[in-house]
Parts: sequence; structure tokens; C-alpha cells
Amino acid sequence: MDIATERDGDAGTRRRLPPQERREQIVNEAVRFFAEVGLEGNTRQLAKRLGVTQSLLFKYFATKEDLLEAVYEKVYLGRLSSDWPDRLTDRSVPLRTRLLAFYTEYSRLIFEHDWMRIFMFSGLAGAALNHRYLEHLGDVILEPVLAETAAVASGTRQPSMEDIWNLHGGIVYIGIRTHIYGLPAPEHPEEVIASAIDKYLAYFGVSEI
Amino acid sequence: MDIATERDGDAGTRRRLPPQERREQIVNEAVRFFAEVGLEGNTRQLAKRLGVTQSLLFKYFATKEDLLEAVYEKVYLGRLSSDWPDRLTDRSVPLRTRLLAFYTEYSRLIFEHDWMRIFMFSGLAGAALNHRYLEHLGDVILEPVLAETAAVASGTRQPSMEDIWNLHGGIVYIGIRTHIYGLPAPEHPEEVIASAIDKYLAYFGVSEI
DNA sequence: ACTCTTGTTGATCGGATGATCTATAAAAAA
DNA sequence: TTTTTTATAGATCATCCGATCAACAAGAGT
Repeated sequence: MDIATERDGDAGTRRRLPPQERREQIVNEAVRFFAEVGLEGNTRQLAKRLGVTQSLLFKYFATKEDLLEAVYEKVYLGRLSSDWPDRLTDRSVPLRTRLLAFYTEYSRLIFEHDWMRIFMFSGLAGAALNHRYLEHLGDVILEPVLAETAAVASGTRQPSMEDIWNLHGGIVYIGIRTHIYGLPAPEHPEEVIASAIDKYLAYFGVSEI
Repeated sequence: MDIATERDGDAGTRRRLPPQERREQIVNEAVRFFAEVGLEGNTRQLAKRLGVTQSLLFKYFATKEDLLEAVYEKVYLGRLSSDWPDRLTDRSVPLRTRLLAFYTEYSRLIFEHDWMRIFMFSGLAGAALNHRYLEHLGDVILEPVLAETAAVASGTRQPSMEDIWNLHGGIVYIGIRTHIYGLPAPEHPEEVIASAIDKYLAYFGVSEI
């Protein structure tokens, strides 16, 4: 066999990293890797990207499933855990402003290649974290939006949860189009989002200052 | 209903089918199979579902990739090839009626477990057919909808392609929610769709009879 | 310099997977 | 019936994949 098979870059030197650092390095690359090739991507290829042997991965994660759990955690965490519930229900601010703030901020967080794809991959695989995320989203975002809209809705029409899902889906679909289907992204997502929100608010007769 | 799929059951009997019939049987089951487990599902498991040996699959399809192509074709074909462009541009009918007709019919076609999942799987895999489908959708559906809306839009606001994508995405997202994420389906999708269309039309000042 | 800890490698195992090949038997043709 | 055709089964190959393990070496402490 070939002895001096140098891999990309690292020139065969055996760099010894502190466990925590190495673990983080592995997870970071794993996120990118699995987002690209899918959750069935193999560990040898991932190890090659890291410039490390495949067996090393199993020193940090007992099984591939464990590694995927770490990937989920890394990707899912912090994406929905801020102060949005409070800000969304702060009635000293016009609802339009609140929605606009939330969705521009949220879209900046989720309209991202790795997140979008891992979310979709794990959703298709029926991952538990996926369901938990969506439940959480319903509780801390969509339900409040429904209540806030109902509070300021004029006219006969009252919003239902389906209307909120429609607003949400229409916006999220921008990310799906670009990162899952690989279609060109809109030039100004903020404007598209604003338009979606205005359409939504107008339909329920919300006209604020 | 579907008792035709007998798993492992009759191992002794060797049923000899006409090639065309057997091929169709394989593709049909392959659609269900790959929609469930993903495109990386293995041929042995599929063969077991069919009550057939794995080697038989390779008499009908030279490679697994060929089988997947057949699955794509089966799933994609006929889902967008009717007379919709004509009906969508028939100005003797109110635009609302046209949009309602299209999306209720279209949603009945695509809000289906196998289609939704295979479309998503193939999209993530970057399948060529997926891109072609979306391009075709843009040409024969979304573009006409944009033109038709622009024709009847009153007021200063004029629709852009992004607005059409937003309408479309909001509706398609219903199917994504239910079949990809496994969330409960809305009880009356037609009403949700109608609401989305009304919201869309109202925003561009379209008020017909 | 020397020892000790442990991060890292390389070789390997058991099983799974796509694909191939040959023998068999079911249906059609004679 | 007998013969012919070919759909199907069964065994097998080459490779890949997750996971294990003994041996090596980089860095810290002395």
C-alpha cells in the first residue's frame, strides 16, 4: 500500500488537540457535511474532510447516531430561544412593526444553507427534535401572533391558526426555494417579507399608525 | 383495497408475470418504498416488500439509479401537464374562480404522501427532474398567474413574481407541514386555500363579481 | 531529559449493499 | 404431450460502512 499518502493540507502531521476543541471541530464540519450530502453521509468521507482518521470520530461519539444528535443540537439550539414571545406581545408597539421585526430577524437566522437542509433532512427522517421544534414554534410564536392579530383585527373576519400557518409558510418557503430546491434567492427578502405581512394584516383589517 | 402487496408470505410459489406488468408492479411499490424510507433505501428491503428476490429487480433495471429514474418519472409525470395554462388565462372567468379551481385541483394532486416526500427527497438530492419541474411550474403556472393578476390589479400596487411565489408557497406549505413534518392536516384545506387566494387578490385590489 | 497521560493512527472485523451469474421452472409454442 | 423461451430464484462477488482495538506519539508535568 501507499505509505506517504498526504491528505489535503495537513501534511501528515499528527496534530493533537484538546478534546473539547477537537469535538467542536468535528461537530462543525459534520453540520456542513451532513447538510450537504444528507444524514446518510458516511463517516469516512467526513473524516477525510477533517483531515483525520475515521476511527477518531468514534472516540468522540460512540455511534454515528450520537454524532447526528450533536449535529441536531448544534443546529437547532439558539434558533428560537430568545425573547421573541415577549416582544411579539408588546402592545406598545404596532403589530406590523413586531411582525416585521420578528420575521426579518428570524429569516436571517433560518435562511441559511446548513440549517434549512438539516431541518428538512431530519424532518423527513422523523427526528424527534424536529417535532419538538415545530411544537415550540407553534407555542411561542404562532399562537401569540394569532392572539395579537385577533386583538387588533377589525371587521367581521377573525384569524384562525391556519391563517398564521399560511403567513409563516409563505415566508419560510422562500428559504425552501433557495436552499432545498436551489432556485435563485430573491434580491430583497425583507421587502418580500414586508409584503407578506402587509397582505396578512390587511386581510384582517388591521390598520395601525 | 391494497392486499396486493404480500410481504415475504408465499416463498414457495414462483409467480411468473409478463415483464410489463412486473415492471409496473416494481415501480409502484418502489414509489411507496422510497417515499417512506428515502432514496437510500436498499433494494433487498424493497424486494422483500414485493415478495420477490432482490436479483429480479436488476433484470428490470440495470442499476438502482435507473429504478429511481423510473420512480421520478412515475411520480412527476402527469402532475402538471393538463390544460391549466389555458384555463388560468381564460378571462371570461373571474380570476378568483380560476385560481380557486387551480389550487384546489392542484392541491388534491400534490398533497399526497408519496409525491410530497419524493419531491422533497429528490430536491435535496439535487435531481435534475426536480429543477425541470419547478421551471415548468414557473412557466406554465406562476408566470400566467402574475400576468393575469397584473391585468386586473387596481390601485398603485403591482404584483411581482415574488408575490406569486408567496401565494404558491403559502399553499404548498400545507402539504409540507402534513407530509414532511408529520403535523396534523387542516380539516378543510379548500377553505384555507380560498382564504390565501382572497388575501392575495385583496392585496392587489382585485374585486370581481 | 524522562515519564506519563491520552489523543491519534492504522489495521481489521462483521455485516450490509449493489450488482452478477447460473440453474430452475412457469408459461407459451410446437 | 413435448419443446422452447425466459421470468425468477439462489448463490456469490466486490465493495462499502459502522465500529473495535492494539500500538504509537504529542504534549504536560516532573
